[in-house]
Amino acid sequence: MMTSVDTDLIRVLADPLRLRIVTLLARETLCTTHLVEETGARQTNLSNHLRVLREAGVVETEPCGRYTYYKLRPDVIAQLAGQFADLAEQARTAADNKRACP
Amino acid sequence: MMTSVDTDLIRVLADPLRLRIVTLLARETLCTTHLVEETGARQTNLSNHLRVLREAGVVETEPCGRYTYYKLRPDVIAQLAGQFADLAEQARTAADNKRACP
DNA sequence: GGCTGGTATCAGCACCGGGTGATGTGACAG
DNA sequence: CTGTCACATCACCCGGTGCTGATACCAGCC
Repeated sequence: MMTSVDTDLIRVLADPLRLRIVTLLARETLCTTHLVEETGARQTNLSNHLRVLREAGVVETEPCGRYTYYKLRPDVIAQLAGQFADLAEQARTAADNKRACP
Repeated sequence: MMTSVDTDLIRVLADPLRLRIVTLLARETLCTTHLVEETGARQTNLSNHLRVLREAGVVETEPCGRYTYYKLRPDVIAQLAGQFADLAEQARTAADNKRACP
């Protein structure tokens, strides 16, 4: 079992605004305008964060006329959840392992 | 269902060295000296990161003479895993929700 | 007691990354 | 074709944060 958590993916999600975006996109597919309304952030700011999320593979884009819809990819989040679950399970199993003092 | 992921906890885990520490502590309980050997980082640096992990409740300390053992708290990681799993599940359920263009 | 080794804290620095404004592009409406 | 709107990109500033060296603290050993 690998149990190595993807650092880059966590760093992408570690930003409050990006996590907010992800949480919103978990409920429904939205375009940038909606996200501006929901978050109150500037369009430029959101566009930058959305690019980070896109390049990390967390979201998918779907152009619709002059709008761009953003949709969360559940499998990416599920994979991350699995990595953390594995880590927790491993920690539970090895709870009593203690390396001796040098 | 809440499904709100704890941003502060993720930010704590978003650092490569801290995640490395957590991964190592998932296998066995270690003291700072061991972590210095394993990671190659300076003692000061590690001590700073360990403080962050401690204050975030991710690890517990157990003094043993002049050594300090660090132990991962599996429940914290498991809780995070659950939050992400919920988020993924929610995204799967609401996969076809799409708000109309304004 | 003094000394040594393990650990924590402090102050400083350098760098990364998030926020913003200006600007570019592309698509619809008129 | 021209204006407008949605969105992306670029250049820049600035604050947070990780890394480091110096130092303090504390426990065991001589």
